[in-house]
Amino acid sequence: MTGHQPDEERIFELLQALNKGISPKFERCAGISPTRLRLLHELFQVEEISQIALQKEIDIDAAAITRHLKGLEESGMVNRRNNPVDNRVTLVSLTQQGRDKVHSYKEEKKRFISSLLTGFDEQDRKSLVDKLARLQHNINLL
Amino acid sequence: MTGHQPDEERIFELLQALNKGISPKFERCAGISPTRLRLLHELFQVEEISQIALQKEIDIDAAAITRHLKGLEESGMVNRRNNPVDNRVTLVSLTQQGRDKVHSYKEEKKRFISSLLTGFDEQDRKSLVDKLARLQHNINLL
DNA sequence: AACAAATGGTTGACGGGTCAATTAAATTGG
DNA sequence: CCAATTTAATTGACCCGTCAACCATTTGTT
Repeated sequence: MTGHQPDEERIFELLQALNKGISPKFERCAGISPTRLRLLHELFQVEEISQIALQKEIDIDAAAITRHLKGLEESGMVNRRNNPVDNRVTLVSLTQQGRDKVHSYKEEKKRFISSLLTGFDEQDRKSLVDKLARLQHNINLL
Repeated sequence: MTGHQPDEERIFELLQALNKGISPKFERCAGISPTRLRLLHELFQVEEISQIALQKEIDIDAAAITRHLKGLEESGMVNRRNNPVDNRVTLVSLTQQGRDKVHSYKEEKKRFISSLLTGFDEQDRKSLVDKLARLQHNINLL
């Protein structure tokens, strides 16, 4: 009634290894880090958004948001301005340049994900989504 | 012949989110970071090993190894000495204290992984291992 | 009105990873 | 045998995430 422990360990190791593999490769392929692309993607959809809302959407630390946006502003991808009706919040939006670049980034991302999933048919993907979602759910209970 | 893109994106997002969830929770539960525990676990099995061999086993940067082992040495978990037959290499081993602690760490890890996989039966685990391994394989081709 | 609490953002320090440059020791080859 | 190369380890600089402390502003209470 045992022999299941090895599989469990294996899953844990694979998840760790996968993590370590995906982010750097993605960044090399797409030319941007996954997190930054998620920021840009969100901005792409909403036109203008407060940092705090962005932070909650992306689910990342406030400090990290500040630094990413500072960087993105310096590289001309993003604009920031104070919300006139509440001077605590800063509103963020894509520049035209940022808006343009997001397109190519998204293309790269699509390509990357496709090659990540080469050999996976519809059923494989559904099954994987299901299991990953269950893992996610279990984690949140801890 | 489309509609598969959403699943692919979802898988990518889930993997990212999972990563972000697992490591901190693990550390909180087990009292040690996953990487450090992997180091200790390896040392536990081999009695004594060179840093370079350890590094290849764990698949991590040499700089990171140096710093982890420095830390573990300071906290009394690990011994290091020069290899008398080749003064370039440093040999690493668990102290008795380290050896003792590994036991409890491994228990915690087992518990953690089990709760991570609650609701997964034999078949689910096999299927998940299979798919994660295929992802891993695909990544390595990039 | 004034003081207390909550909110949004920034900064500094830290852990964990990478890469690039450096050092010391060993190995190789002319 | 000595010079060139390779190898193991270390260090510094950087990216990315966290948390904790702090500041400014707004909101709520009395």
